[in-house]
Amino acid sequence: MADEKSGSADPRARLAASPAPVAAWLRTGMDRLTARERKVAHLLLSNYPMAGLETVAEFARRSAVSAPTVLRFVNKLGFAGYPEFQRQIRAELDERLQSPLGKAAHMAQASNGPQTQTEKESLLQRFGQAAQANIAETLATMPIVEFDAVTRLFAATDKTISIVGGRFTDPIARYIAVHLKVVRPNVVHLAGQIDNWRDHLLDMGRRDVLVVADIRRYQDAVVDFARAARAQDVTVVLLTDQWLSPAARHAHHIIAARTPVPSNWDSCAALMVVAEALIASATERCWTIARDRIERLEIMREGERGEL
Amino acid sequence: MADEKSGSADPRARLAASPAPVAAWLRTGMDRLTARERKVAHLLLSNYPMAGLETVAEFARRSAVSAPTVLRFVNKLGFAGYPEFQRQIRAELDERLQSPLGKAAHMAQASNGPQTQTEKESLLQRFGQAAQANIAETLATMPIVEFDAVTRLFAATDKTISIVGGRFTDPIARYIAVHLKVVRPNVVHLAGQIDNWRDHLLDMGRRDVLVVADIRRYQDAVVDFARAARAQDVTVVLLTDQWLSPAARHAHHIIAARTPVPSNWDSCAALMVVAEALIASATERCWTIARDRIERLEIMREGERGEL
DNA sequence: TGGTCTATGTAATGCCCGTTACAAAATATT
DNA sequence: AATATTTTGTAACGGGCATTACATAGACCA
Repeated sequence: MADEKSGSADPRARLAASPAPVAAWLRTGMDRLTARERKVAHLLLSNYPMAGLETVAEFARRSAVSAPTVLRFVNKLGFAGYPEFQRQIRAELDERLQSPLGKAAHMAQASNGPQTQTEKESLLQRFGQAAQANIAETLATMPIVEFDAVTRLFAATDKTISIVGGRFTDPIARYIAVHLKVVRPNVVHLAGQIDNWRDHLLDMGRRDVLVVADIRRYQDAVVDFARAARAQDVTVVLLTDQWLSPAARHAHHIIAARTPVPSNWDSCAALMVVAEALIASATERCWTIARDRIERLEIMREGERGEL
Repeated sequence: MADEKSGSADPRARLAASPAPVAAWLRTGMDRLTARERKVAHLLLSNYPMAGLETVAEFARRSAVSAPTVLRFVNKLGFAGYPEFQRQIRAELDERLQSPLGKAAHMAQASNGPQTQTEKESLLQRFGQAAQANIAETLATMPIVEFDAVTRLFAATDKTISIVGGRFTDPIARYIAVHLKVVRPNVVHLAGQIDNWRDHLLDMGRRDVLVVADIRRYQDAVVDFARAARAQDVTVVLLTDQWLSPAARHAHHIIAARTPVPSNWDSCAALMVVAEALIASATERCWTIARDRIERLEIMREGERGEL
């Protein structure tokens, strides 16, 4: 079951086939190198892979070797040139940095066999750890000014806020909308048919705000809508993943959250946390209005209870 | 600007003191950037720090910006030139690679920037930490048998799964539904008018499953619906908060997640993570069916693209 | 010891990269 | 609406980089 998953059928299958071919090659094929080339290899291994990111000259100097020797070295590794070698190094580094937790988890997932209870448990645990790491990183890299700016927009009760999402992100949009609707007036969640969105666009203008949630696979309809709104001078806020939706082109403010988890799906948990933080922050900011509204809602609720 | 290099304002000397000054600067000083420079900053943050290791041309292309804009960006960061900027990036990366585990902590450390804006920032940070703690506790106290049982139900393609939520939890219900609909057939999300739910209840029976999401303030309508379903021998799964919805009385399986955060609102993040883990687990369990469906969806998507 | 072959550095070359000056566009200001 | 200011892209430039041709040093075999 698990091995089928790694088949080419998986649309989200990545190039996980090559984990660290340079280091692997070095460990196995070092006997094919000459003496000086081995010096280069050793330096590269001793502080892998940083040394490979420097210039040829620097790399050569640190190896106490001439530049051409380094070039010959990378040629023997199978690269056409130094830039190509560096691209490979960067790719490996990137993969390694993407998500140390999720990555390791993803590898462990490859283990075959029937699912035992411990595996189930570890799936849950690994999933949770990946989610936590996503949240930590998302918040750590969140530009405060962006968060602050979006908070202000959320709390701008004189503007109309429209919120829209894609197939998997519509729930996030909905979640924000249902909360903001309590806190402040003029909140609209655009749901259902895309044509409905267009209709609503007619009433949006310079003073209004559009919040767009869009993660992989980005939907053309959502991106197009963001562009159309931007064309009408609407302030566009984008909630997206770390790869940034194409809608970023049309957004005034971008909130990016990390999504990778050991699953075929992406995780919206970090995005959710940011959304909640924005809601909380906005609620604080316009608390006098929010409190009044909440109180009135409370009274209405009590009234209904009584009638029943 | 180049003359600063020889003076005491040498960026290297100043920046070498703190661990991840580039990310730190970006988070605090992004308002000093122009629009296009912000695009560059976002790209850099979204895949930090790999983007900074590429050439200016590549970096610019990926940011959809011209090369000079990237140069002006790194200048504003306090670097005399792009090579110097890259040296700093490499230094940070190197330091980060020394301690493989300290990544998240390292990033978080970068948040200890200037004392300005600390209040807003701390809200975000505190919120994130609370959310992480919620997730950790939720998963730690999650009964594996419950998780496993619900996974089996999610993967039982012969049963019909109906999913419903309250005011604030409907997005969660929706999120689960939209994913499960991809993975397997016979998934129904009950939305809108409560009367519609009742109508659907007519078709539910012993072999079917109802997933109910309900957190504080628990809604009578939701609880009542759970009771009604239970009365018809429907298998009832409850997703709720740590206080347990009254619907717990009528549930066969209870998944409880922690919600408290420093806010007027409760957080659904932990619930979201559990939901995602359930989806992931169920997807694995009925992968042969799921893969087939995903492939067919893919083909249909391609087809639509082609027609356009 | 001489000859040959491989290994390595030196030095020259050409290209690409970072850089900058300037013009055009966008934005703010009056 | 017109001007001043900022922002941004275009195009040209210079330097440094990777690359290569070639010479020299060293190793191996007779």
